[in-house]
Amino acid sequence: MSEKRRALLAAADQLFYQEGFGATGIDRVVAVAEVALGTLYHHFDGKVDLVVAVLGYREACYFAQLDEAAERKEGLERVLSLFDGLAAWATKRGGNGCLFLRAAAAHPDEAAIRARVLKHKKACLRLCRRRLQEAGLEAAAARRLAPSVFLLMEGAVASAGTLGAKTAIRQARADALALLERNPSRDAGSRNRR
Amino acid sequence: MSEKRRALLAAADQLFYQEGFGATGIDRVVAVAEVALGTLYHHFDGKVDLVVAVLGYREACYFAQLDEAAERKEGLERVLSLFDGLAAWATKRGGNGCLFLRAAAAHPDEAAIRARVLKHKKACLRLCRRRLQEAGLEAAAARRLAPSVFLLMEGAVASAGTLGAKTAIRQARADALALLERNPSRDAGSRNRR
DNA sequence: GACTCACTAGAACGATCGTTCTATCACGGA
DNA sequence: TCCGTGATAGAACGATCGTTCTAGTGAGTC
Repeated sequence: MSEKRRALLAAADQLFYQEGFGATGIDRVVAVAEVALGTLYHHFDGKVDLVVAVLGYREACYFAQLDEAAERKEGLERVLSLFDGLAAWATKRGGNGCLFLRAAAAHPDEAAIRARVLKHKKACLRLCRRRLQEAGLEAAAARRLAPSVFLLMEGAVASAGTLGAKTAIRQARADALALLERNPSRDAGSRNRR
Repeated sequence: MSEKRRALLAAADQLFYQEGFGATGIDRVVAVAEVALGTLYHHFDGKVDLVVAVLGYREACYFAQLDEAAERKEGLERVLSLFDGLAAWATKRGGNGCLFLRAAAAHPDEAAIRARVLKHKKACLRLCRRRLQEAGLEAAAARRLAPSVFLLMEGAVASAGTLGAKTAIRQARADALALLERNPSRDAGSRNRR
């Protein structure tokens, strides 16, 4: 990818998240990226195209963080690492809600943006299911429990502004553990491996 | 309250929620409310003042819905009624995320809006704690469990767009019940009353 | 009858914003 | 050498938006 393109994505990601989609104009993006206005329109069709591209850029960074947190984890810890990765993410790029939900809320009639947001959320849900399977749960149990884990992650992000990011994520992690321990087919993989 | 003022609040509430804060202009609000532009500036200082007033208006409607759902409920059902009220709310005025969080995200540098949003969320957290106490839990236990219930409600609203509003709220309610049943001092009030 | 108050219609303002356009420059490959 | 490409600065455009202002209507009150 072009160096300028990456600078534009990083600047737009930061500005959109910290100042909102409506409040950050194209000129501020190019100013922070230290790039000419024409260069932006060379790489992107317009603002909504830039927004969609930023969402893809952010999704890649986010999932990389979650993958890193899952390394060398086994059993239920592999599921709970989702919250550890989320905590690491929140300290660096988070703490102000979910950029995807905010993008969809700021552009309610842009089908491209709404579709991209839904795609991301479905990917998050699939990741929860995959982690549950990697923890040793059967496919059926993983499919049943994934929405609970996903909902707790969404709740942690949404309530970070009220409870504090660290507290909210710690709470969500503890609740996830409690729900998983209550599950009859719990922790089977981890116990077999030890 | 003036009839025109209420019409403005209702129109702004609907437009802000369905089309976003940035996308709905003052002129669209007065058009939907069927009110003159000058009347809006007679009742409100400007757009941000209107936003703050809309948040207050919506909070009153929301809490009324939650109170109605709690009528004639006892024990843990009194806590779980929060999710029943949320479900009723979602079918009428919800399904598109939390208007308060969206307002804070759309106006990151407006202190009045951010303060109003935080005040609302604290009130939601207090309501969770009150319901837990009304269910018979001790003050300490209620204070400990309130963040979990609050986080599940926030998660249900945030994930409504992905899981579907009804499914998300049903899931959150079931998870809340599981967490409450796990609590050692659980359901004491309800059992004593029966 | 004079006065106040809520309300109306509409024009007008400054400002911002997304987008387009022009002109120019550096550079690598045909 | 020529040409396409990515990049630059900056002006200019139409459009939208929040806000203010003017002039006027009608109902209720002292």
